Amino acid sequence: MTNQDRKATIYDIAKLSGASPSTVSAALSGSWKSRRISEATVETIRRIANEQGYSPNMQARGLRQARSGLVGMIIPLHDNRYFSSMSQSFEAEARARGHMPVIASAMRDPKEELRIIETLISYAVESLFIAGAADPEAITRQCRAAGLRHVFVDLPGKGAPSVISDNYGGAAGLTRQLLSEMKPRGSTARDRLYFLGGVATDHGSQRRMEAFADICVEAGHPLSEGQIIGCGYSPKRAMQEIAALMDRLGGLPSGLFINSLTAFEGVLGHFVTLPPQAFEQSVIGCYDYDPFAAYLQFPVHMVRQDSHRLIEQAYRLMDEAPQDPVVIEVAPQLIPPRTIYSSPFSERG
Amino acid sequence: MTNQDRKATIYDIAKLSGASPSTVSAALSGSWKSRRISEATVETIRRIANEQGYSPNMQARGLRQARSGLVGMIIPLHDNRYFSSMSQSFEAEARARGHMPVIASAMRDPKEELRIIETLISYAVESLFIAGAADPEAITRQCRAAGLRHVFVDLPGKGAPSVISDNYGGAAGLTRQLLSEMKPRGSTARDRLYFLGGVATDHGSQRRMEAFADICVEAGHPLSEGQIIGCGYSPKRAMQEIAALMDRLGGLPSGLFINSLTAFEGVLGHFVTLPPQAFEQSVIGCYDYDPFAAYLQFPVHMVRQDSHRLIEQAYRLMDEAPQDPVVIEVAPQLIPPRTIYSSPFSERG
DNA sequence: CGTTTTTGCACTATCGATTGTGCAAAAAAA
DNA sequence: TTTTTTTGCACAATCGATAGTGCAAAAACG
Repeated sequence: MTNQDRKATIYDIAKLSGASPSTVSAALSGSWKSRRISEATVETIRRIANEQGYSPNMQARGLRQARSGLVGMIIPLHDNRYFSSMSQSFEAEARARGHMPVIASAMRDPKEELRIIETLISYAVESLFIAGAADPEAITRQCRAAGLRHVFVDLPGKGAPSVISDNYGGAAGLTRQLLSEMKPRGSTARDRLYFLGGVATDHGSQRRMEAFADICVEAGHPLSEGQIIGCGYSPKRAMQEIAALMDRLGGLPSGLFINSLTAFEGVLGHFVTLPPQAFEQSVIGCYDYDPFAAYLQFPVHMVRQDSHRLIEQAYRLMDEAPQDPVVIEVAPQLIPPRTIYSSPFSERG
Repeated sequence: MTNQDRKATIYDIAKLSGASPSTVSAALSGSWKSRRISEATVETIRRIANEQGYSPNMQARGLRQARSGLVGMIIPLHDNRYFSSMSQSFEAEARARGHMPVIASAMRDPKEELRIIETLISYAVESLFIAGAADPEAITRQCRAAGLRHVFVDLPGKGAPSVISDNYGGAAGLTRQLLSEMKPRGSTARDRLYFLGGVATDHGSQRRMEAFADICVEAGHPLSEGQIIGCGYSPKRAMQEIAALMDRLGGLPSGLFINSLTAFEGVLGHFVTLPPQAFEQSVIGCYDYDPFAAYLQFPVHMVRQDSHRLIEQAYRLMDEAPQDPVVIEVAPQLIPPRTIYSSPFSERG
C-alpha cells in the first residue's frame, strides 16, 4: 500500500514492473496462461500489484466486457423479517457466485419500482430479482426493453419465471388450524374468523383470501360481509381497521387471520391498549413468521415461508434461464405458537 | 422503446438525430446550456432518447468522471430489526441525495468486512458507512489507502468520524429500571441481575457492561463472578448460556439484561421450554427494540436506538467531512414494556 | 459591405480495463 | 547453419460517456 494519493491502475503497475498494461491486465485477471505470459512475469506483476494495493476498476472492466458483476434485487422494504431474511439469502447466493448484490427497497410503490429499475439498468446489473412487485407487467416491459433477465419472487409474473410460496395451501392450512381451535361459536358477527391485511390486487394476498374463503365454506361457515378486510400492508391502516372492527363487534373476534407482519405490527399497536384477558377467547394467526411474534403475550399460529428456498430456487431459475415463464411453488410451513426459529445466517449475528 | 436488442447509447441517438455524440451527451446530461446547444436541438435529442428508452451507462460515466454515484454501507446482518431499519434509513438518505446505495452484510467477520470493502472500492463507491464493524482500524487503513471517505456508525473508529448511541447512558437507564422493578432480593446468586450477550472487545457492548456494573454497584449490589455473560451475538450461544445459567441458578434470575436482539432470539429459544409462570419473578430487558419483542408473553423493557437519527447524522458527517475523527452521540430511548413503534418507512409496508 | 462577435455544434482525447493482432527473440527442427 | 516453430510480450482498438478545443455560419456592429 505504498499509495500516495489515487488508486493504482494497471498503468502504474506496468510502469513499475516494466511490462505493458496489457500484460499486467492478463497477469492480474487470470487470462495470462492463454496469452502466454511467463509465470515469472506474472509473479513479479502480482507482487508489485500487492505492494501497491491494486484492485481492478470494475467500471472499466464492466464497460469493456459488457458485464458488471452486479445483480439487483428489489424488495418492498428492508425493515421486515420476511424480506430482510430474503436479502440475507440473496446476498449469500450472489456472493457464492462471485456477483455483487445490490438490494433496493421500493416501498410497494410502482413508480418507485420503475425508477429503481431504471437506475439499476444504468448500472448495468446483469440480472434482477423482484420480490413483491407492485406492477410485474410494467417491470417485465422495462426489463425486456433493456435486455435484462429477471425473475419474480413471492408473486408470479406473466412475462418471466417466478418462484412463489404456495399461498393457497399455506393460507388454507392456517385457516383450518384457526377454525379448529376457535371456541365453539354462536352465530353473532363476533363468533367468526376475520381476515385482515393485504390487497386483492396482489396475487399472494388474493390466493390467501381465496383459500380463506374456501376453507371457511368447507367448514360450514360461509363468509359474510366484511369478514375479509383487505386494508393493505400499512401498519397504520391495520391499526385503524382492527380498532374499527373491535368497535363494531364489541371486542376481539373469536378468530383473526392477519395477512402480513406489517399488518400485524399495526394490530399490535391497538392490542397494547387491551387487557390481557381480552385475548382469552380468540385464536390468532399470522401469515409470515417472526421469531419474536412467535412468542407474544397470546399464542400466535404463524406461517413460515421459506425465504431461503425461495431465493435459492429463484437463482436456480436465473442460472438455467428457462424460456417460458414457469412458476415454481415452494411450500410454506405452519408453525405452532411459541416456536422459535433463528435465521441460519444469524450464527454470528 | 423501439429497441431490438442492445441498449441504446449516445451514439445511436446521435445517428438518429443527426447530431454528434458529444452534443447528445450534453443534451441529455444537462450540460447543454453551458455548451451552447440550442434548445431546439436538445428537444429533438430528448424526444429520440425517450423513444429509444435511452438511459446513460453509469459505468462509462463513472469511469470518465471518476465518480460512480454509489455509496456503500456495511452492516453485520440484514435479518435484524435494528440493522434493517438502518438500511431503510440509509437507502432513503442516499436516494434523497441522488446516490445509489449498496448495502452489504459482513456477518461481523473481520475478514469478510475487508473483502467486501475491497469489492466496494473496485466498484468505486464514493463513500462508505460502516455499522458494527468488527475491526475498525483495519477498515480505516484500507479506506485510507484507497482514498475512500468513511464514517462509522454504532461504534467509534479512531481514524474516521463516528456516530454512536450513548451506550453507557442507555444501558445505565435500562439497568436502573430493571433493578428498580426487581422483587426485593435475598442474596443468593439467583437474586441478581444478569447481563447476557455481546463481547467486551466490541466498544458498544463494553460501554454497556461498564454502565451495568457501575449502576449495580451504585445501587449497592456489587457484581459477583459470572454476572456478566459476554457470549457474543449468536442466538445459539445465547441459548446455551441462558440454559446453563438457569441450570446453575435453579431457574430464571430475578433480572436479566439481554444485550442484543440476536441474543434475545436465542434466549427465546430456551424460554419456549418454560411454563408461563416461570417469568413471574423476573424482570427482563433488552438493549435494542423490536416491535414484536415489545409484546412478548412476559413484559420486556427495551432500549430503542434511533437508527434513523444515527444514519442522518452519519450522512451529515459525510457531507461535512470533518478533519478529525469526531464522535457524535445519539441518545437512545428507554421503552416501557408493551409499547409499539412502527418504522416511519413501513407506511406502505 | 467588411469586420467582429456570438452561436451552435463537431472533433478528439480521456477514464481503466480487455482483447485481437503482430512481431521480435529464443528454441526446435531440418 | 538455415528454416520453422514456439514463446513472450507490446501495440492499438474498444467499451460509452464527458470535456477541452476549434471552426464554420449567423448575427451584430461599424
